[in-house]
Amino acid sequence: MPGSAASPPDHHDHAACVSGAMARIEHLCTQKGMRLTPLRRRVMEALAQSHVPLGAYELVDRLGAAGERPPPMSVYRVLDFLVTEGLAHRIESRNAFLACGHAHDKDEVVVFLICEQCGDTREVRSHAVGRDLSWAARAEGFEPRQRVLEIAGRCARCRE
Amino acid sequence: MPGSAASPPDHHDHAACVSGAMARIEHLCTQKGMRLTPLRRRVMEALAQSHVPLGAYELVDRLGAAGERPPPMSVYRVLDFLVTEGLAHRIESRNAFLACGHAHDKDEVVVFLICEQCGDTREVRSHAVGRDLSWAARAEGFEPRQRVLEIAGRCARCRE
DNA sequence: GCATCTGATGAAACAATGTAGCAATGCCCG
DNA sequence: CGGGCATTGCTACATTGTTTCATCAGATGC
Repeated sequence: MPGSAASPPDHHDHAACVSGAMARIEHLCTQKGMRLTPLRRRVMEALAQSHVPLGAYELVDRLGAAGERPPPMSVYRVLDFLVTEGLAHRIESRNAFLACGHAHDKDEVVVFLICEQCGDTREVRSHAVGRDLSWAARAEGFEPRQRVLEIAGRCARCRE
Repeated sequence: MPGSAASPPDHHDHAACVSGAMARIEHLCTQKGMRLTPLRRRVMEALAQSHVPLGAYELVDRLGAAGERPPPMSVYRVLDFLVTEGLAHRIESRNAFLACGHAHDKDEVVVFLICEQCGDTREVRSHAVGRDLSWAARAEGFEPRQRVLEIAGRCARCRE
């Protein structure tokens, strides 16, 4: 399933995304007394440079191309760390990961819009969706914990 | 990731689910001139017996235990067929499949409620969620095509 | 009936994704 | 400086999914 992204979107300044993401991870590590190791830094940078979700092995390859190639296991561990700390998201329908540039409220509901043409993936917050989902779940006596909300389609730019 | 289902829910008459599912697939195959082969029948039955999403290889094992063990590739092909025809759903967050007992409207939005304790997975329809999701997507200029809406949590029975 | 054509299955190798277990390393802290 | 702990490296493995080609069964036309 690789290479579904025909044209990675390089239309804006990724440097801003990367520096923002690095500022966030540095701040969070300082604040919570966690270690911002070289590998964590490299993975976070690589993720933040892409608005297309990256698979674990794709990350291994990219890091390998730019320096020493880390073992897959280490990358998975870093990804677990990033996801746990809210610095990245797992995109289930792609088996891939996406950097998250902004903090989320605890029970905030986020929807991912995944372009099937260019791969570009955006987060969208929606109070309305969150409310409706909670309502639908509660109507079934279901206690929601984690939400996977991913919509595949065509992004604005790919529609011209 | 296997065995997350602690206690498969066997609280109601699966025979009804199975016979309903088989009636649906028979009707659909007749209507569209498709072939309801033995393997398709076996996979559909195995799926319909479970309200816990089953992985492809788990299906292979189950079919193997009950008769001749089909090659994984064949099971994947049947699963593709079932999903394409709307007789089953793929649960992305589990890499597994769930029988679908009822027809869906073309643009109907379905949410899956997946119990993390017993694995039981239910479909819930919600017009409100569909409307809000469409609105959120359109606000981004995004044209939605396929939705993956999966909520993990605890089902009513597991909450006592 | 018989050739043929098409869709479905069988089989084996492979690719991609994810984990387990243990050793080694580096960092903090007393 | 030494012990404890988090992190990483490494190897092997488990799971999930695909590619490719051969075979088989059912329909179709003659």
